[in-house]
Amino acid sequence: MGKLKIQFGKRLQALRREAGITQEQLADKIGLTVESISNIERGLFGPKFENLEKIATVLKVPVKTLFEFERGESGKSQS
Amino acid sequence: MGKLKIQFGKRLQALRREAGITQEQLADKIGLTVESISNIERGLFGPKFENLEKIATVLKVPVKTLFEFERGESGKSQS
DNA sequence: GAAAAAAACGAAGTTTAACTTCGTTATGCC
DNA sequence: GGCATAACGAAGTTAAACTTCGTTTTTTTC
Repeated sequence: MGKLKIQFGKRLQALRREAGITQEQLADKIGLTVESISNIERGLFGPKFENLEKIATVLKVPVKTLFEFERGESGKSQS
Repeated sequence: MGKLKIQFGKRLQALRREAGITQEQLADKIGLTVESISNIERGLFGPKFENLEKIATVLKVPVKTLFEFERGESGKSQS
């Protein structure tokens, strides 16, 4: 099984929206195409290591924040 | 600059040793060669996304644990 | 302190996942 | 409606991950 890409994609999208930027703006800042960002957010593939670092830098979060999600993706609906 | 691979490598080595297994044992369990593990631990390259997931599984830690290190990697040189 | 095991280290070649390009369709907002 | 944003597909390219083979160094252990 490979759920990590999916979870990572969702987390990236959430953090990107919190940062208030579009896929295109993120893509430009890290030197990727919009389609690649879209593919990553949709869980089609994960970023390579170098880009993982760039993403964190642009979003101004530590890399580990990009991997902060629950095992099983439950426990999400607390208000 | 690209310090992430170095930091990740050190963290991986620490966690592997905590788990009490050799590079070879880790390599076998995730389906890589010993040299690849060595290269990753030395920061020559990072694992691809799929293997990142496998590493975490074998070490029995959440992925984010592999990225838990201080920004700047200081505060390390106490004897 | 020798032998064995574990890991560092190099270089050159292979594989394949990440990434691109081009194009179409679907949503959401003004 | 019209514009921006993003989902979505497929086919091709690129480059980073990974391998292979071989040598050296460090660490462990007896």
